Amino acid sequence: MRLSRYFLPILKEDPKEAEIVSHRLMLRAGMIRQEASGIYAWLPLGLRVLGKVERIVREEQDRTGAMELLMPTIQPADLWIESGRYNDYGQEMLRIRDRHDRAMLYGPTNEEMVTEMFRASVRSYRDLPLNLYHIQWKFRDEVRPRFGVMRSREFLMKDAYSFDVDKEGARRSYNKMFVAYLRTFARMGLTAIPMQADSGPIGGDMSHEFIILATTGESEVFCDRAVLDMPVPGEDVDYEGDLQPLVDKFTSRYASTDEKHDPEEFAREVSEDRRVSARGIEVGHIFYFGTKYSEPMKAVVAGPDGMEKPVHMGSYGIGPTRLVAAIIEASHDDAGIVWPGSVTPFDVGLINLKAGDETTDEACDDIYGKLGNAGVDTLYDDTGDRAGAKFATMDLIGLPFQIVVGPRGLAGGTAEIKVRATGERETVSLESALARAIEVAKGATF
RNA sequence: CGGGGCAUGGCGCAGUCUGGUAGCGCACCUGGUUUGGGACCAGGGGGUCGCAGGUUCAAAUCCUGCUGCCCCGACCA
Repeated sequence: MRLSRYFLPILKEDPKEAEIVSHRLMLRAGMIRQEASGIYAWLPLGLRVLGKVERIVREEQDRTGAMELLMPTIQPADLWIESGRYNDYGQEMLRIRDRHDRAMLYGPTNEEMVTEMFRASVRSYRDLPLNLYHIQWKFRDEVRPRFGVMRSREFLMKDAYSFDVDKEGARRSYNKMFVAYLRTFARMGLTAIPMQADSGPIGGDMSHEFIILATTGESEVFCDRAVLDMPVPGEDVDYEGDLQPLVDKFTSRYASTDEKHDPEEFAREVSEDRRVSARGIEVGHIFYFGTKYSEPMKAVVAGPDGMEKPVHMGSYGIGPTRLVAAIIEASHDDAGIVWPGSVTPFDVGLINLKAGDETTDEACDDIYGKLGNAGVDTLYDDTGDRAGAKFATMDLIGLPFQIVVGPRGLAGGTAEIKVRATGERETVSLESALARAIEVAKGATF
């Protein structure tokens, strides 16, 4: 993409409404634009990142055997009346009426709808286990939206729903999601800590929030330093095998949000040098809720004995829009965003230091073309801006690898390459600049 | 929903106390000089001052009502 043709409304100054760093940087880098309180438009640069986050989430869900579908944003109220949540959900649910005065709502979540779909088609335990998910926009009319897309009213959510014949089956489904979540966040360069969360009326140990540590986090969290260093399973993980030991390993160490925090247990179980108390951002939440919906909504399957029983369900959420902000919170510096390779909007930034100069243009166009042929997503700064502005822009939008081409280097057949994360710069031949860029771009896919 | 604050061109702000017909920086357009870390000169375009009433010869400025947005709290992917 040529920067001269790209829609990239960069802001030089900090917008006054943005308090936290991710919100500030997303606005400044031209990723999002606020349209109303808690409602954002995703601009081309932001959408690229969101798309990559979504792709990683999707790949890791698919790996577990979960199946993607797409449910609508607008739902009939009937389903919610049936489950009993139409009244319970309160002001957070955006209620609307269609032209026939039928009660509808903009979905804040999809338990009811997916349960309805399930009961309409599944009759036998033989069809289980089943896990259906979608990645869809949700609307929750938050009391106080804040922090940009971190706590917005309209947000993208991956929500998966598992159906099993009994609690043991549900645990296996739960464990799959647990492991998939570890991998999903790790691929985005995040260290997410599964923390025991409030599991509501069902009780038990099957509810975890996945938290990443950040000073701007909304909740206070406590954990054993050891969980931060636990290796995340590789892509060879066997989802059909027994995942319990792996899950146990992660959950054996103390890790809790402030709601469930027990200071005495924390002090007893974790030696002082390993105690971490920090702030965290919730990027995912998984839980088992048994027959809470299947019972009132009569989602039942026949068991081997021919008797019908309500299915055991779980639901598993990840907020891709929030994740984009969380990644920035975890990875930025004074100059701007530092994208992990796996979610960067462009793999490579190519800077033409003297756009309009025949020789320089020719050399840059050549590199740009070759990068394109190699499948490397490149943002080519072919504008007439001054060098300082170009560098500032490239650093702000955080592209991991940059190639800087100017007449001075070209005279000796060289260009400068820069690694955004470390700030390392090196003067190399044009050929090796190209080779390095391709290498870096290929390596980005975990 | 309680408490605090803001609303003036795309962005950041001054002007409001003390009414006199709107200004600065950045951005944008034209021409020129520049070009290796956010250039300079000259010229130019763009704002019914959030909305609605009121006071006044005259309102961005004073009065009343409303709306939007931000921050702090209780709730949440």
